[in-house]
Amino acid sequence: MFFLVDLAKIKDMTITSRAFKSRIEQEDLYSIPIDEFFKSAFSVDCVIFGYHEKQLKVLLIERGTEPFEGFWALPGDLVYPLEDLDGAASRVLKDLTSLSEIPIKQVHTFGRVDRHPLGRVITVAYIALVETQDLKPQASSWASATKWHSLKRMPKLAFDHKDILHSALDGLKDIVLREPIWTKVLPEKFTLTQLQEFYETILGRTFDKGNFRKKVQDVKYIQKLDEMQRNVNHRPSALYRFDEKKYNENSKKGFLMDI
Amino acid sequence: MFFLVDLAKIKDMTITSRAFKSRIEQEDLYSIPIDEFFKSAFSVDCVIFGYHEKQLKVLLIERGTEPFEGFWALPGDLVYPLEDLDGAASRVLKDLTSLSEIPIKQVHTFGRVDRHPLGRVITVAYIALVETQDLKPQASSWASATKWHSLKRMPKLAFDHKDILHSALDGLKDIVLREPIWTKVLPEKFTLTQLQEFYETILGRTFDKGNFRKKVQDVKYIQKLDEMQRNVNHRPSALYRFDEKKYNENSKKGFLMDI
DNA sequence: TCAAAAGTGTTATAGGTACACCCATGT
DNA sequence: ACATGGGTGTACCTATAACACTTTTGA
Repeated sequence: MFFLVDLAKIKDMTITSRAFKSRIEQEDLYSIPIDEFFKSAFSVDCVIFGYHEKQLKVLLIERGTEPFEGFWALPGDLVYPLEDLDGAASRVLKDLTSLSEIPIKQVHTFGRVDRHPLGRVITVAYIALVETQDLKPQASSWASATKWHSLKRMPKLAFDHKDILHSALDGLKDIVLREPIWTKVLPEKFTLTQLQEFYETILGRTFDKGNFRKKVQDVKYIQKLDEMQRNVNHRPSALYRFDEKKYNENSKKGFLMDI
Repeated sequence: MFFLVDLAKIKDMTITSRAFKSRIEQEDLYSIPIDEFFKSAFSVDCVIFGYHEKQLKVLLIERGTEPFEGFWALPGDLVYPLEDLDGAASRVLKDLTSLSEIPIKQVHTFGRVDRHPLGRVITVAYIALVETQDLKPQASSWASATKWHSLKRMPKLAFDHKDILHSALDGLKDIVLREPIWTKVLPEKFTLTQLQEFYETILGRTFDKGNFRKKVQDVKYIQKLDEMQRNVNHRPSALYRFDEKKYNENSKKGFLMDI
């Protein structure tokens, strides 16, 4: 089966490329295998981190189609013609998790020539962070299964998704120090221990309790409430909340957490 | 003029995309405008920063072809079929500056649907830093002119290159704090004042001389030589050099400059 | 002798680190 | 009463910032 392409449009498309332009002008364009021009595409891949009670996980799908059928992989999709990159990543996320309004962040673009066995596909990696429990496992047409995976003991991943995951983890550590993204995974009212555990889990180190609390006292947008934990078999903790208004005021001045 | 495309290959190419797959299976593929599939490409754009004596500049080209003919723009090109992204950026750099072995760094990928007037083109932005003087202005087939531009008073740029430039500048500031990239722009033997001026220029702030020098003393890979400046009409400065061996030892332990 | 930049020293303050210890609750 | 985690205080040390001062060269 074949399809017709308007050559004038190819010219338009490639006129900014020196090499392509000269080939169109100087060589016999018709003899160039069409693959060389067109067997390429771009996609987004989402590294969806899930946090719940000191556990950091990644959402993987089991691929239901070739290539890499049966392998675990990061959820992703080709970018639609009329869709921004961020939009494509949001869509993948929404389709898979039925959660919208999740902030995403671009981290890196992967473009090794041989990274996709069926053609030239470059992929833009995004990260997101959600509460592991918020996710209602979603039936999806691309995936035969969907599962949270612990970061230790990862299965063999499809494509170059292992590299992407590594890069995403670095990106997450970066972001954690610059933005209060724990607002997405901690309950509305949380304890300082919960906050500390969040940082410890993501950054892979521990903090001194007293020093951590001293630091938090200086952070204007972490507001202490007149409320306590209940029904815990230890001294109840004071509850805190994120004060978005104060955060927006301070963040304009380049404020960051800085533990 | 028209061109033939093997539909089987389109199927291969798009089989990982849920939406595309369902369109192929359920809709009449032949009625889908070919543009929607194929009028897309990816490119790299290089933000080449030049440093020389407290001056930070960017290398821009004047576009010799439509679109944006006559506008200043970042040098860039479509990625060739058998070329990695990093390779494409290196090639653009080498073609333009005839300098090879320049380290580059990917910063961000831009993919707004309407960012290119002739089609869907996403572009991966790279940054590089060179000594302004090292560059021999290079005749190029894509550019009618090439010029170093100061960062203040930028001309109107083609495409979304203004956004790319902003993002690249942020990326440069990041890198400066993590890696000793001044090795690329300072002379083999340099003075501490030159080093301080470098940081001041890139970061847009000043440092106290005494404190800066105290910091540098702790940095193992900045080695003081038994050599002095000559023929300067002030007290001659001691010369220093970058000790690559010591740097490699220390950087493994996550060492960074940290002013 | 002067200008210009190199280079050193001092001091006050802030912040990090490592502890020790007391407190409130359910069982 | 005791286990469990909440919460506070202190003492030491190091980093930072601001500033003043001395030194060495060419003109």
